Formats: sequence, structure tokens, C-alpha cells
Amino acid sequence: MTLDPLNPPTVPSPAEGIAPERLSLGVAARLSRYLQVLTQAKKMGKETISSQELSDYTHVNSTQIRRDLSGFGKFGKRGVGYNVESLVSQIRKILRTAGQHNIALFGAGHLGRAIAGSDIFADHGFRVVAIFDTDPAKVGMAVGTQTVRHLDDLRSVVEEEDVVVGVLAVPTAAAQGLADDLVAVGVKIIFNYSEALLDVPPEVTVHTSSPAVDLLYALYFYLT
Amino acid sequence: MTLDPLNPPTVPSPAEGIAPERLSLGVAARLSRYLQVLTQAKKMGKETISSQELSDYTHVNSTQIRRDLSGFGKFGKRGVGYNVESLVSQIRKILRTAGQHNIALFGAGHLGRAIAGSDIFADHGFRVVAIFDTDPAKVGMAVGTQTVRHLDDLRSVVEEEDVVVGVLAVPTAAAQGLADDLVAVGVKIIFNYSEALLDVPPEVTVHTSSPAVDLLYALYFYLT
DNA sequence: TAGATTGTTAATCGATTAACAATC
DNA sequence: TAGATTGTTAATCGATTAACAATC
Repeated sequence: MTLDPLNPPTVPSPAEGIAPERLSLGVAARLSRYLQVLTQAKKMGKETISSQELSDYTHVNSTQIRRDLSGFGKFGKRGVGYNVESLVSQIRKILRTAGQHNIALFGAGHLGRAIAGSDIFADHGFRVVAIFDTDPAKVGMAVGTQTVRHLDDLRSVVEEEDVVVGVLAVPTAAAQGLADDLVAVGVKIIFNYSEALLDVPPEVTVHTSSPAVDLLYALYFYLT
Repeated sequence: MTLDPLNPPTVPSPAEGIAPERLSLGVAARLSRYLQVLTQAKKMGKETISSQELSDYTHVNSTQIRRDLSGFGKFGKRGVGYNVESLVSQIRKILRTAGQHNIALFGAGHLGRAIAGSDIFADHGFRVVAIFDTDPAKVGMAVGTQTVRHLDDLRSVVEEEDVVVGVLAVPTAAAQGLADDLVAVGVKIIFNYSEALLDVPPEVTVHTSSPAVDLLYALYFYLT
């Protein structure tokens, strides 16, 4: 059975395991956000969480949250809420991101080192398996558990380590060249921390980090 | 005239300057994204841009973009596209973020220094006017054009510099305490780069940066 | 002129919300 | 039991899209 991703069934079967083959963009985005909050709640030792609490942290309406979740099974307990640990594993299953995924990081400057040293990717099953920098002075330097590599190693690392994501923590001027290199070796997801507008083939997904956009947005509602 | 923000007129007057008083959440978010792309396009010397090009970079449907913009005036030229520079200033006017806004940054580690050295906020009119760190060894150190300050200076800096946003580039364990401090001195927008789930009063907006969430989302569509 | 792209309409689809019975 | 919170319905609203005339 192949469903048109743009036209998922409007009433997905509520029976567990009989979910539509592909989530809508909105549902996938929201489930990812729930997962982030749940992961942190679990770290803080929280055992259950209500749809209202999830709503407070994600700014998604609580009815919407219950609706999103109930499409895949009856995960909650009335009067109690959702078990944090079990909900985490349920959502990971739904998103099919329960496994480990490998990242190649570009740029061993402040930002690159901040990313390499953060739990933010590790908590969600992403592992930085290589760090690259074009500065010869940085090649060989230790960053976290990794040693900074030369770009010549890119193809072999991507193939041997099964890298699925490239993260660009480099100056804007260097970003397009590295994006081209990533495309050339078959990486399909690029996470761009520079300001560059990257041109890539249609099968490659680019996500550009945009803290200033989020700020502008927050500021608008503060000012009005 | 006061409009209910949850019920903006469905057909806003197309006449320039007679826009609804408050944009819907969706429109404000999309306009902010257009602005990011336009700002970078302007930097790259691009003079005009079509709704299709904006769509390629923002992943927003091109009809939606034309619709969003035409609600505020006829900014485009048929057969040509939109003038980048004039569209930037129009959107800034609409978002009422044409001025300068001051930021206080917390944390002078790798992430804090990466933020302080980046154009990403400066390009959108945000200026880092102070950097704080609780580590006495870092106080007094130069970061970019600023000198790292002690937290004792927080209240006076916020008042003298009219700080509207606090950016937390600190370890997760320190984030809630600093959020409390920011709330206490009246800052209403907090940008959180830690993984902490921050509890703040309802009038304060928290935005938590979530690169891993975006990655999970991109990965889902790659895997399916 | 011919090609390109905006501005706008109309139709459809998905998101949002209030409300409340079910039930822990 | 009483209080809390889920799961679900039904109604409404906003987003999305295709299509195309207008016009640069």
C-alpha cells in the first residue's frame, strides 16, 4: 500500500500498529517537539506528564497533543497522564528514529566545539563520528572524543561510518563548497548553521538554523 | 480599533497601511522566515527575487508567499519578482522590528563566544550589549567587543541598556536560575540554548533552540 | 510581442478548539 | 468516591493549492 504523502487518510485507524505509512509534515514536526520535552523530562526524573504540561512547554494546544497521540494508540491513563519513558519509546517508534544515526561535523571553531561537546544531538540518538576542518593548523587537534580530520577523508568516513547528516558550523563563505562536497559523496541531509543560502539538488534536504528568525517572531508578539 | 488576535479579519484590506493590528501566528512566523532569506539575498547582491525562489529556500508554497505579501500591498512586479531591498524594509515595517533591540548574553563558553562573534543576530537588528558569566575566571575577559561581566551587574545593565531579550548559552543546570534572574529584572523574552525545560510566568516567552528536533524531523522524511 | 511572474479567486484540506463522556 | 485527565466528536477557522487573468 502506498499512500499519497500529501493526502494522508483524514481519519487514521486508531488501532495500534496500523498507522498510515507516512505522517503529515505537521504531525511529524509536533511529535519531534514532544520527544524533545519528554527526553528532558525523563532526565529530570519525571515519571508521568499530562497533555497540559506538554502544552506548556511546546506551545501546542493540549487537545491537539492528545489527538496526535491517540491516532497511534491509547498511550495515556485517564486522571493520570502519560508515562514519560513509555511515551518516548512510542514516539521514537512512530518516527522510526529509534536507532543510532551518524553525523559528520564541519568546522572546529567555537560553534563546532560547542556542538561536539553538547548532549543535544546525543540525547536523540545522533552521534558525531567525525569532525572536519580546512585549517591545516586544526587538523589532528582533539575535540571531544574525536580528532579533527582533513577534508580528503570525507568520502571514506561517510562510507565507512554510514554518515546520514552533515552539520555545517563554518563561515558563510565556506558553506556552499562543503554542501557541494556532501552532495557529491551522497549525504542527503544538511544542517546549516551558517547564513548561506545553499543550493542543492531537490533530493537533498537543507535545514538552516535561524535563531534570529525565532527572535523576530517572539519580539513581534512582545511589541504588539 | 482593537481586533481579537485569534480572529483576524479573513480578508484583510489590501490597501497599504490598513493592515490588521496583529498578525496571526502563522503569518508572523512566515514573514520572519522570508526576512531571513531576503537579508542574506541582499548580502549576496541579489536585486530581485521571485516567489518561487523564496519558496525554494523557505519551503513555503509560492502561492502562499504571494498571498502573505499581497495582504499588505502590491510589492511585486509581474514578470519580474520582488525588489529584495524594498521587500526587506516592507516586512520589517510589518513586523515592527525595524529598530535596534538589545540582547544580554549569558555564558562565555564556546557557544556564547560563537554567538557573540556571529552576524546572525546583528543582521536582524539585535545587538549583544552585555555578556555575563558566573565563572570568576572569565569575568573581565574580552569577548568580541564586550567584556565579560559579573551577574551582579544584571539589573543595572538591563535598565540602562533597555535589554529586551536574554540569551542563555549556559549548561542545562544553570539555566533555570538565570531565567529566574531575568524574570526578576523584567526581561520578557528568553532564548534558551540549553536543554532545560524552563518554568517562567505566563507573560514571559521562552524559545528553546532545538536542532535535534529539526534533525529528527528531516530524518523521518529521509527514512520513509 | 512573448515569456515570466504577480495578484487573486475558489475549492479543499488540515489544524484548532470547545466540550464532554469515559475512566483511572 | 471525587478529582483529574484522557480520548473523541463536531464545528470552525486558517492554510494550502491549482488555476488563471492581469501585466510587467
